[in-house]
Amino acid sequence: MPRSEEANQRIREERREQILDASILVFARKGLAATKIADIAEASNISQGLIYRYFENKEAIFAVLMERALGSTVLLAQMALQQPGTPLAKLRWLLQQYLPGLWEQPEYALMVTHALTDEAIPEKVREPALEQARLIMETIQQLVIEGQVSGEVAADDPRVLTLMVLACIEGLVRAALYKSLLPQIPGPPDPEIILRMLKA
Amino acid sequence: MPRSEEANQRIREERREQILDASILVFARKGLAATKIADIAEASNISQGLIYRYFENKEAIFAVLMERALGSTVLLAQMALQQPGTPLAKLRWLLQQYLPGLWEQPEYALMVTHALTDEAIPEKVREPALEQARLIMETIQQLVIEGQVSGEVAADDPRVLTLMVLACIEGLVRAALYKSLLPQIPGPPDPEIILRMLKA
Amino acid sequence: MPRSEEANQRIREERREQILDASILVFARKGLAATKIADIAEASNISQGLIYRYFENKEAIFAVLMERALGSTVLLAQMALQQPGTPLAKLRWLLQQYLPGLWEQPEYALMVTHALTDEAIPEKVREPALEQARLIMETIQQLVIEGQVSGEVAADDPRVLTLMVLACIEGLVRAALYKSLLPQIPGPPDPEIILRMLKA
Amino acid sequence: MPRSEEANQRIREERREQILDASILVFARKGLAATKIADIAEASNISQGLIYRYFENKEAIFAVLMERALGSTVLLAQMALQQPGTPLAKLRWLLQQYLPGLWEQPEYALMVTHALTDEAIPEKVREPALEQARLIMETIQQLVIEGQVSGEVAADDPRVLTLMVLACIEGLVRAALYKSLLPQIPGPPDPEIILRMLKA
DNA sequence: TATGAATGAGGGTTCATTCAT
DNA sequence: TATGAATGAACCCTCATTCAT
Repeated sequence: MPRSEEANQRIREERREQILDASILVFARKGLAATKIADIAEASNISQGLIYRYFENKEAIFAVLMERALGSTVLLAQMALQQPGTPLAKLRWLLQQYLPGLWEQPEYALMVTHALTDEAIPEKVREPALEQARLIMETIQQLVIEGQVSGEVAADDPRVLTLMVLACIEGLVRAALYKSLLPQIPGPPDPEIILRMLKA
Repeated sequence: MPRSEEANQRIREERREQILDASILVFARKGLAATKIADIAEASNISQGLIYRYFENKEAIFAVLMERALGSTVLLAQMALQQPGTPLAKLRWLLQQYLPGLWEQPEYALMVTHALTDEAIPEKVREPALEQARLIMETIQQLVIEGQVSGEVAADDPRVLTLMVLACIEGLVRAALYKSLLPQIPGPPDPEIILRMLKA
Repeated sequence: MPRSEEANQRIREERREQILDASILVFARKGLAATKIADIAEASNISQGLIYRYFENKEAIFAVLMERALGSTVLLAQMALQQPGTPLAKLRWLLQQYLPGLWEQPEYALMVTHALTDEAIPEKVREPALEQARLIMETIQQLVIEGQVSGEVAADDPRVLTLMVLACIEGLVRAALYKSLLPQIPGPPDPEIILRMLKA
Repeated sequence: MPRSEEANQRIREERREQILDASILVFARKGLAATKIADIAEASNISQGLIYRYFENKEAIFAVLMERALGSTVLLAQMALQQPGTPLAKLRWLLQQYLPGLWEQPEYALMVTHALTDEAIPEKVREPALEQARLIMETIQQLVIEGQVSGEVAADDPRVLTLMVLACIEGLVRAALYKSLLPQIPGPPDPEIILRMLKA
């Protein structure tokens, strides 16, 4: 007697997540090119062949993960602009939302940073990541400039300040990743420390 | 008529550099795994076969570049400790030495950051990079702690402050790499901005 | 409540035919190697797994179809020899029996011709097809020779004449198959036209 | 010291032919799908990998062979129309040109007939073959009709007569292929025998 | 009986590396 | 020294076949 349709549906859902969950770990640690389908299969306790019933190919898995990684971030940037308070307060809010997630699960963010610099990643997957980076940058730069107008933010070149904030975030992603390698690094950093760079 | 011994020697030296110079660009943009020997051959205007007269294999090229990348940095960290002035002044000196190079030729630094997280990179090449990262971290942390003792540096968890400085540097590497992608990013940032994070 | 034994039997019979009917179409159009079990499953509106309850494997389906294809032809050849009239009349009778079936359902014959030349087809399935081809050839050749003795048939090399008749038949199989591709091809050809080749 | 450019050129030329010559035999006997690259590699005494320096993939080899197969035939059909004499004489000329080649090297023609019926063959390769078949058919049909007008050719449905001639040719291709399997089949048949089908 | 999820062997293709010149 | 043809191991992916339900 065949399995019920819902049962199949559920199995399919499960397997898909199983593959994605395993993939993100492997991709984050090895990158797209060095990750073998065999690695993913092993990490997800699934045969190699089965992976192809759920995803067209390796890139497709990567692309889905990338989409997930990007989705929330863009939203967050938009919400930041609509927070109450001074520009710096908005920026603080953004970092408060963003950093803990980064710290706890840096894998997604790492994939994005990879995609930004790795030319071996297919254009189709890379382009949205670049687009998102640009958007975040513009959001932060806007807040920096507003902060300078209101006198909250130091009078350095706003592009440089923006760059430093971004650099800090990106750097954190990697730091988070080897938090297991390095000894006793505590929780995610207080956004305030980053904001000090901006203070007048 | 055979070439003179010195001429040969000089040619060998030239070729070797030619390969290394080309490789660093490709590795930085594609990563170790995605870089094909054919890519390197093309970028260095040399036949594939010849590369193997100068390097044992792809990893060996990567390893040499890694060594170069690490060499100067460790030295720099040691020198920083011997600079005159306050801990913060020493740190400033370190950043002043380090950032311009990063900005102008971020490729080497990028390789190092790659090596720190990319498990696909052979242990043999990776380990020294991790070692160096630890060393630099210790140097910075030492200066941070000394700065806190002298009251120059804010009283946050020194490990966090150290992490932030490192994160900033690492992030900059990537920013430097896509400075061509993003519009009109000016020169390397003033170290002072980074140091503000630390200021009491 | 279990189904009655006969009902089961009937279902099994039906399914088996369902599979065979679908397979012949697919095999004829794609050949053995390029035909996927998935193709057959889809064409017969049956799940892939179920096919294996009725046939051991893909080759087994092919073999059964081949058997069917061969069965009637051999019989027909034997009957031809026992027809009344001159050798040419016997040959005419054979073609009259054979051509309409070929024209209407060329798929079986096509499988046979495939099997004759396609070395990728398992020896076990191929051998009977070759055997049958030989038999038919002998039958025709016998009639040709008899016809030459009686003066009915032209005095060319009897092997060549035999070959031509066979070639004609084989070629017709293919023509029949793409009768849908080419415009307004009428019904099966009059055997008389073929026989003209033989006429003295 | 590197090989001279011409030497390389020659080697490349040779290898390419080596692969094509071997492929035609394998393809003709196994068909596209059942032919493994390993088969071709073995038949051409070349490593599997090398094949991909000369052809993009398996289909590409097949396509080149198909092109060769088609090229001469179309030309021949055009020339037939310009021959002197009656329609039947023109047809005789065509067969005289065509049959010996078919008989001696039936592999190319076999590929074409495969392509006509095998849906597993890529549209891109198949379409030209169908086109050519149509062209040849039109040529023959034209001559048949002209022959009927002049009274040379029997008054049967010209489409049927055309079909029979084509069938004969196609069937011969296959017969030629197993001329090694069947005993003592002599040389290519006299075109006159085929033409008898048409005679009034 | 029937389904379709799951497996794994095998085939196509790539690419690091070697070799003949 | 230098080239690029040649090899073969390894990887991606397909698909015949099995298995749990």
